[in-house]
Amino acid sequence: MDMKPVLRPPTITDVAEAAGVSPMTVSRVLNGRGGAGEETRRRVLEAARALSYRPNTFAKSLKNDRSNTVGIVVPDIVNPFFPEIIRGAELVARPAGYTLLSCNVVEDPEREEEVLGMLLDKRVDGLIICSARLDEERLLRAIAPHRAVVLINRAAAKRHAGTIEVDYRAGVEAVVMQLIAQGRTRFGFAAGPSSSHGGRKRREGIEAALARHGLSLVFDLPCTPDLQGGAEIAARFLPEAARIDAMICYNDLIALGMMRPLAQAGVSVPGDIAIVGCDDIPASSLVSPALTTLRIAKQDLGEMAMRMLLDRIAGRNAQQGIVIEPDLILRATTPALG
Amino acid sequence: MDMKPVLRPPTITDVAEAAGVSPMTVSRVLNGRGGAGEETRRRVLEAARALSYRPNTFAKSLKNDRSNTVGIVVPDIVNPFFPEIIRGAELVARPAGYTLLSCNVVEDPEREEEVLGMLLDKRVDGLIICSARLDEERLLRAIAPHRAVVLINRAAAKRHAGTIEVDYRAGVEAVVMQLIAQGRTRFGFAAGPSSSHGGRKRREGIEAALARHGLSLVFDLPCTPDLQGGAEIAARFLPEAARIDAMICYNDLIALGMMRPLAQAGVSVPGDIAIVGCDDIPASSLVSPALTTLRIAKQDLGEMAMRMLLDRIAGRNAQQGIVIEPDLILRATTPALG
DNA sequence: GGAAGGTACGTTATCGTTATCTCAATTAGG
DNA sequence: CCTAATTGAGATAACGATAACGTACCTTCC
Repeated sequence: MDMKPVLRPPTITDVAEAAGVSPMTVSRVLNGRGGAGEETRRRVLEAARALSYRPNTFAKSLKNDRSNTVGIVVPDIVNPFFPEIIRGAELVARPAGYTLLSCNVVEDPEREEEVLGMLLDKRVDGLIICSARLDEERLLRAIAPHRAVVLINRAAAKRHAGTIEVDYRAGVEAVVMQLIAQGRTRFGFAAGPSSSHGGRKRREGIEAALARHGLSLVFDLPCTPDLQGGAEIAARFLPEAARIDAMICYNDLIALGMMRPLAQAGVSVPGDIAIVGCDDIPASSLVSPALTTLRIAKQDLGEMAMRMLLDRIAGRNAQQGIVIEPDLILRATTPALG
Repeated sequence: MDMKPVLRPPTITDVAEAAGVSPMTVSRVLNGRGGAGEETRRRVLEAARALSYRPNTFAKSLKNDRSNTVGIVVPDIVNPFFPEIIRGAELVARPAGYTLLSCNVVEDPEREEEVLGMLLDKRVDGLIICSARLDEERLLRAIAPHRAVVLINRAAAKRHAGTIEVDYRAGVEAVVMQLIAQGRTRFGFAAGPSSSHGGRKRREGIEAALARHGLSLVFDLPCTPDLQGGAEIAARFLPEAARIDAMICYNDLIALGMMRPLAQAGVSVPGDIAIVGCDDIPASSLVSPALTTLRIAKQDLGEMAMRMLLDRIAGRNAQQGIVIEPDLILRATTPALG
């Protein structure tokens, strides 16, 4: 039988006793504060090692009111767009000594509010919110008590948070111009969740670009930002599919989700309808026809956001707002007509 | 100017003063312990609300040695297999009052060890480890100090943890039998990371099934479990591609990653080589030809694991080990030979 | 009427760590 | 050799919440 009854983990006092010094001395040694003799230092280190001592983070955090934890809130962790952002953020956070607490709110504003409260309880030192779904007022109230906040794709409230925004407006304008140059004139928009700020930006860009050519949107349909949502949109506009020759989608998942239903209904992509997505998730280059999309440097985005957050935690509010440009990746769903 | 200098958050003492009672009474009221007069109760609740009081979790956790946090460790959050498991786990954890701390270790054993230590520091009440990459001894040492552990796809150490295992062995045996029935005889195996326990199970199943027909593996190549890994494998065996007529892959990402290189080299799938993946990630049904795969109920898996963990935290070690069966999903990459 | 029990609260001590102060021992300078 | 500076290390007191214990005061019933 193994003699390890999983007792109480050792405390700083246990280490102190083992080393024959006071707890305070152990604290000094372990935190490299100096003021400890060489011999004492060695004894303390040895005792700590022997007992596998690990400082109690609760006690530490209680004392100095810092958790060394930061949060990141995403609408849906299953959407491939977000894990890459999380990874980027984590890549920066960990070397800086921070633990990343990632929370997904399954596209639900109530849940988002709840999660922000939970992060407050956990006393995170700061947090990143991706694509907040809360309305302006509730968002402001929810972030107010937090010590440092960075918003991704939610430029509002610059006074209370750092912001990083993808310039969707410019991105979709490029998309529309490209499609028009290819002879497309009748546009649909699969708009994603109506609570999305990024969705509104995309609509603005599309409408502005279309207006310059005297055109306007034929369809403007909201949907959930996933494969399912794309399939539902397809089902809804299929009866009138002939009215459009181009479909711009809120994200790649929606675009991919509509491709099979269209094919099954005999609508050819890109023959009858060109399709453009957004995000450039890995699947988009694997399907046939491969999906034209706006690429966003997701991991970079996460890294930038985390760097900005750490700056803010440290009290350096240098960069208040950053805008990043998406890249138009032309693939098979948008060939020149011919 | 808004008058909110983000002071120190209110403590239980502040609430007590505001309500004209002692901190202990506030504690009793807020925790529904009873032993408080109706009028007093109302005053306390009102004061707490007015101050937006939120109990300090550090103090609470320090006192009762519980964090109400559980961890989940995955090899790579960008691999679509894992976010669904995380979502399942979270779905069960949150209603039970637990916060889920998800950590990804980017396929690195060192990092895995480090993360398990970090979770120990955070005093998680328990944790789920998905597809541990650590060897037996280090894994045991790393989980020993934890209060409750559930291992996914790592049956070892049943004495020290609950386990949930996908029966890959049976799954791939079904795959091999199906392929042999379709006339395939020369098999390759894209084996994934050599540190993966699930990978070894898959190999065992394949070899057992092949042996029953007097066959054996032509290729057995390790690779990273992502699209990149699949592309690399393809590059490696392409010169000798004619030696096989079926390729079984550790996961769908690897399978998808090799499809384009094969097509570009003029190797037809499934004409020349049938391909089978594992996991059934969403992309697998979207590509052409659609990928035959072993479907795993990922979200269910996460939910089961979390239920098992919560049981163990509560001291109920009912289910010690669960085995779940994958489903063979036949698609276009494995048609009957004609 | 007084012992027994109940209710509503307050006091004290504690969880593990560390900032601050204190004191003792050592060393340096004159 | 004695004072002043320097260094090593302990004692104390928080941080915020709460378990355990105390203490009033009020019922209730023989």
